[in-house]
Amino acid sequence: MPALQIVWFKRDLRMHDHRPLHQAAERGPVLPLYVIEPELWQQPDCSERQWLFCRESLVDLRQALAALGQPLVVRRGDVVEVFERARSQFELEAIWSHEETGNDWTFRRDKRVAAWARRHGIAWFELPQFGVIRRLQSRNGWARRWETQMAEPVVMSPPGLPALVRVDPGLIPERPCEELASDPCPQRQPGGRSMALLELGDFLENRAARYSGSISSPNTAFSGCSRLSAYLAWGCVSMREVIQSSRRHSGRGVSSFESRLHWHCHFIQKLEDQPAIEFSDFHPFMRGIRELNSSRLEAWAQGWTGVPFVDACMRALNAHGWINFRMRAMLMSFASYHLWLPWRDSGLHLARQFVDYEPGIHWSQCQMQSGSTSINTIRIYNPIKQGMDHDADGVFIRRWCPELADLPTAHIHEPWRHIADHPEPIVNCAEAARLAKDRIWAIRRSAGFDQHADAIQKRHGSRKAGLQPTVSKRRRKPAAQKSGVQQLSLEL
DNA sequence: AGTGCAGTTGACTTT
DNA sequence: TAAAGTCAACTGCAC
Repeated sequence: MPALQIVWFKRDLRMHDHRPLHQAAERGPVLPLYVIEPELWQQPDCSERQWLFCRESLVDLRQALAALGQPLVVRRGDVVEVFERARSQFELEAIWSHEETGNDWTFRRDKRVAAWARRHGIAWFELPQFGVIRRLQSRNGWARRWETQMAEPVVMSPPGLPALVRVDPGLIPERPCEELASDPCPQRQPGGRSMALLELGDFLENRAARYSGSISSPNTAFSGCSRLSAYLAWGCVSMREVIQSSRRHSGRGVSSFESRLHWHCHFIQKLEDQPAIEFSDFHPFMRGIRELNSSRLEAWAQGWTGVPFVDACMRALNAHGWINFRMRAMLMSFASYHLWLPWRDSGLHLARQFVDYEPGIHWSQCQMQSGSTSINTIRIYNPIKQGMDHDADGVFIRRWCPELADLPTAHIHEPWRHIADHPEPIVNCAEAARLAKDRIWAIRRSAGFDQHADAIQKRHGSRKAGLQPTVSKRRRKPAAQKSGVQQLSLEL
């Protein structure tokens, strides 16, 4: 038997448009492998809901590969030990996988894998997925390279895979390890490529036209958004496939959808370039300014802050494993500003709740919504105004906070102001927002802040807007003449 | 009908 | 992808 190619599946659970699989199959017989890593599933950003989605995707992938001749092989344990066992059984030529921009744990695990492969003279080919560029030297020209990547042809799954003799496919267990806490998520989306394709088709066919109008309010977002995030995060479909079918469709609404897919990669690139942002603020002056308060954190995480719209959003997220982008930003902003909690702690709760948890997007966003990147303007959401804007009639609040269901609409956003004895929220929103704003701006005004901010902009900022200086330094334009005829200049 | 004024709207700045 | 404050233009209304 010729030397074997291992295709190591991670968060790329598909065989269509899977370049590592495609190229490995051209070289020789393939062992398609997924390794369930108990230590990974015990990391604080992992949860059972993510595992269950992953598990459903594995079942789907195993079936698809079986139809080609060789079902997905699943093993549990340390990945290097699994590879080592394979090496004792077969002559291995290469390992094929996608580049992964994961958390610190997967980063260190990949280094161990690389060292092991080098030691044994086994090639490890890692091919890019998404538009993320490894060992990026400069952000200049990034958008163009992204476009090139996305325009490349989608590769088909291999026509067939020769079956391996003496290889037990292995069970796909109910749980990846004993330690993973139970985490009920009754409205979770089901995993797997078949589901992803249904969602994609339905979105482009029926929902894309109303996309941009429905993404802001949680009343419309659950059915109006693409809902592809979890399928992209677990690789049930490739970014390239989604972009290309969206362009083929090219109906109304598709362009604002596409721009979000572009931002997806933009944010992952930041973690790829600087893995430390998982733990540490971009701007050094922002480090350690907040304070962990576990009763506040718990109240926020369970949806019992006493601010109706915040609680409704959190409970909806906990039950669905998903909420729309704007409400994610509001939840993070509330934790970081009103509750003054360190984003790493609140961010870990959100990471576990998100079935679509994507480390690069997540940690970039946590920092951005906490004001710690320093290259974005401070956005302190007013959760009461957000509620009035996006849930004017209180429908969403009543659905998720049954204890408020009988309140009239006029009272639902701030019940404590209208009803005697109604409990106050855990913080006074107006006071807390003012205090947070004062604290943040005191830091931003301090000597030396801008130099750090400029360096961060150079390294991570989007070039699309054309290298804008930071807000604090932007020249104020004189007030423009508003209407009618321009006043004639009389300076002679 | 023109004037004065309170309240509203919108553009823009500041935090 | 924010919110609050400022200022000037505008609106409706009373006289």
